[in-house]
Amino acid sequence: MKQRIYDSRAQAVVDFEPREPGRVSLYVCGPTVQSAPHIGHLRSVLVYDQMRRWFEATGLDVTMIRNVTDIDDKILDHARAGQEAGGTEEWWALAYRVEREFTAAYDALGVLPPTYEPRATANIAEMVALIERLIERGHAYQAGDGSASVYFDTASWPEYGALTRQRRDQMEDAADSEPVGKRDPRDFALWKAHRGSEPESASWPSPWGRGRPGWHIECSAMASRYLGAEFDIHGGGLDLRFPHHENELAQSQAAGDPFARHWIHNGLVNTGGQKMSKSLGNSLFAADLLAQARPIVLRYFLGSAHYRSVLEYSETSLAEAEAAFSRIEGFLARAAEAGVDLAGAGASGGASPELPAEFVAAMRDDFALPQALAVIHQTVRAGNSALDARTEQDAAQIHAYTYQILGMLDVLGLNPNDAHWAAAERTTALDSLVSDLLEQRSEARASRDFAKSDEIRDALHRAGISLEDTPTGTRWSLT
RNA sequence: GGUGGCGUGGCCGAGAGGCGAGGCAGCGGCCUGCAAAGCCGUAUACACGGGUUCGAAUCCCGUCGCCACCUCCA
Repeated sequence: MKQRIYDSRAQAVVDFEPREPGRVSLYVCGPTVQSAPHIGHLRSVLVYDQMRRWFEATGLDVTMIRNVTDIDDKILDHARAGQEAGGTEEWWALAYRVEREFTAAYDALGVLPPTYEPRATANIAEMVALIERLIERGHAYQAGDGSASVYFDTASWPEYGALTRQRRDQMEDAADSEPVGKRDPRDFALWKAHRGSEPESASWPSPWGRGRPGWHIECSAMASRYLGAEFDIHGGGLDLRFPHHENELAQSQAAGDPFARHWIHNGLVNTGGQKMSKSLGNSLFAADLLAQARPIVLRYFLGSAHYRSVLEYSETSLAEAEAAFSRIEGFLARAAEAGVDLAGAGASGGASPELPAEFVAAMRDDFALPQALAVIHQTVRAGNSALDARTEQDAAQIHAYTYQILGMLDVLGLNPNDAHWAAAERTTALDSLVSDLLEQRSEARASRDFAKSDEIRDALHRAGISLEDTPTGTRWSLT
């Protein structure tokens, strides 16, 4: 069965064949580091992390580039606002500080670092070279007002609009803040002339004069620098389709590069049926979410809807995800007590187990995570049944189910036994205290002093520890 | 005006012509000192109106509602 992906340029699910057998080149639009990461950034980064992990699990060698946009209007605006409020932070310091916040949030969620994470400001020369090519080919021009600005000439490129199937003559005119020197309102900036109001440090020399890159040119320049003139997949949020990706495609192809063979766009996150956005004041920041839920649960939640669907966030979302994920963890705990060595399977422990066919089929079918998760839950139920039965022949089954589950969780980056998540939730000090109390309770139960045993259980419950009595003893967990 | 998407049981969320994915919550049962966990069972679900078909949540037509993008956005 071939890998199938939804190509949003073709608007269809297509067979995915890597350009080079055995290798996948993937470019993903990373964040503009202008303010704190929110749930939408997390979802987006996770979508591509899971695709990348899946490709690797199927034996492909993935080169994944995710850029950091560290120079743009908003970064300069935010830095200026901070300075007007009495601060001293420069735009580049702000960009770097925010970039680190993104990295911290990604790390917390177990997102693997991409192969490389280039910054726009480190690729100015490549952008200038690309703009020069566009001017030579007659698809870009220096501003008519004599400034250093350079624009892409949309009228010169008949295929403009190909990605989003829009006709140039039916597009709304850009309400451009500074239409200075443009031949057409739909033309977009490749190079922005330095303005006196902006810091000198936010400008670079170019054949047309000092300035800074337009928003779209960086991705074209970085994608070709690291992945070549043609590569397999370009990904990003649905809100980037137009204008950002349309413009990338236009400028790269107009410059003579075939560019991305497939385009993937992930869905956005809604709250209360509404798009989350800063202007609506309903932003869900990564830091707040990470404080509210265990990172692995947040990761589970963000993967619980198909990557192209809208993901609805509500007050109860994280609690539900916690309940659902705990079910999986509960099985693993039971399996471990039944003698299965959890460290012996999966990425953390050598030989990868055979993944259930339904799971593989789901992943091959455009990364159908919800169905893949359903397979995990079905396997958990089968495993629990086998544990309840506890017959001789079930032992091998329990083993097999457990390793399948661990294998699937590993592929999705959700294996709670992975070293990444092994944060000391249960410290030895706590372990020792609880063990003593459990022993007292066990003695009370043996002498049928249920008042006392319930008192201990209630006290632990109030402290956020829940108990489960099993034939082999009492298990406890933090709730 | 243009482009794209969505409407599934109390909630989240898959599916895309024929056995009701999965999870959360609920109800009944088993187990348990009682619980918890687990297991088993449990739902007249597919916005509305027509049509095509032996058969439609799924295809077609129409209607209603919601959302996104159209040069700041993951």
